[in-house]
Amino acid sequence: MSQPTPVQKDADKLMSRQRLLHKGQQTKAAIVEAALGLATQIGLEGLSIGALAEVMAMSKSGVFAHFGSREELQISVIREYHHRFEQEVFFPAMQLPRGLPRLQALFINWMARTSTEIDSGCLYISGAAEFDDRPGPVRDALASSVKTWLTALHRSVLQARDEKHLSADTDATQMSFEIHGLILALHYEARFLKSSKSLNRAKQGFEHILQRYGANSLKD
Amino acid sequence: MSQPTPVQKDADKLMSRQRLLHKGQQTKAAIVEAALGLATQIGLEGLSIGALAEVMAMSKSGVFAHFGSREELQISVIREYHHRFEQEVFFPAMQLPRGLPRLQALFINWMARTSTEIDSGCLYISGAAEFDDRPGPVRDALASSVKTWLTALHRSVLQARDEKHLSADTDATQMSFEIHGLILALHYEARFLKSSKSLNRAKQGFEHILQRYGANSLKD
DNA sequence: AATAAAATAGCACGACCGTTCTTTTTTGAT
DNA sequence: ATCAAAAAAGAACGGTCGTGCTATTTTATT
Repeated sequence: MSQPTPVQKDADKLMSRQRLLHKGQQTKAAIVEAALGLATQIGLEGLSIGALAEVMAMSKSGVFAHFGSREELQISVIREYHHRFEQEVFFPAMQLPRGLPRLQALFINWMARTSTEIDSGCLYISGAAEFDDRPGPVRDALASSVKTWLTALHRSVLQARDEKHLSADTDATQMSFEIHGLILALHYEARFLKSSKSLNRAKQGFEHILQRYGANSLKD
Repeated sequence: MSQPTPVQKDADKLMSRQRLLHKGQQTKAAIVEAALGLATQIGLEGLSIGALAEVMAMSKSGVFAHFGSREELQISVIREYHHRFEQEVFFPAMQLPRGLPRLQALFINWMARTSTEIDSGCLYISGAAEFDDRPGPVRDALASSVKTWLTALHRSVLQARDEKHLSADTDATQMSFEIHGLILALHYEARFLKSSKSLNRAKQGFEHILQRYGANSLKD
């Protein structure tokens, strides 16, 4: 019992390898971070291994070896963005009580990522335009991430209705659609048209939606 | 007076040249049409002269000579899209009486171009994502076209208010922003997420906006 | 039919692309 | 310190890109 069997020793060695030979994973993480920065500026399609290697001060093949293909690199970038989106938009909002407070926090956090306040644009929005007519694993990964997020938003609307913060006949899918539209308009007018007032437009639009769906005052 | 001066004759010859040596302009128009088809599928950035030449069954240099640069080709595509947008969205709506009928027609025609009912996507939307961080003449041409259209939409809202079809305190810019959001959500959810119900979502969202801004019934 | 101009083709260029191989360097455990 | 494995570099590949140059063909006029 105290003596590890040879098999166990081998297994331990293997686990140790996975955890301790981590130099590669560190640089891979650094590469993905740099790649995410490039992708949010010039798009997932514009992301090239050569440019990425230059940013990282590495050789092209050195970068390439971590992923095995460009598609896998793009998917890694999407996964990383998904993770950050969770950290910066989703989880903080989950700290707030269910219902209207949480829904409002989701919207506000999402706006922050979308407006020009943040340097990098929203990959979920720019990526959709690039891949809406381009099937494949990259598109699938992107769509899967987006759906996860939109589902979370939808669920939050349902909860707000259950908490009686919204009127009982609220069509949650319709309301989510309209909220989504506000974010997209904000992204479009702020990032492309460089309109400075769009953040307030989005906020006011959200107020309008809340009124329409019979939101109680938050101070009740 | 009856005798044309040599200078006039030269001028006539020149004008004649411009009008009658039109074979080039015909094929140029055909190239732009094909390019527009490619651009709405794979994006303005993805548009390549080689692929375009293959579609046209021409040589690369033959295609290239009509434009002198890739940028000029992209700008020609944008101009062509602008023209078609006018023909299919703007002008038909202008046939209707000012106010709500015209505004509603603008929205409906715009939806048609945006939904999956039409094969090619909206260049104003896909292009914005591609060029929101890429300054230059292409971006300028795109932004200029978009602003022209959004201004027309805004004007139409103003007219509806003047016609007392909307309440007097209507914030036209805010209302345009919210309408724009509906179109963008439709484009996103229909073209990227392949959601079949989005057209109805957009229509219902428009109804909500009309109600909010105190629209009179159309049958008054 | 002759002619000048316009339109198109052909070819080559340098640059960058993703990817594959082989070789060198670095790493981490013994 | 040794040594095997992992990580990175290097070089080359076929391909496509936009673009410039020089023929060749087509066009529209005389």
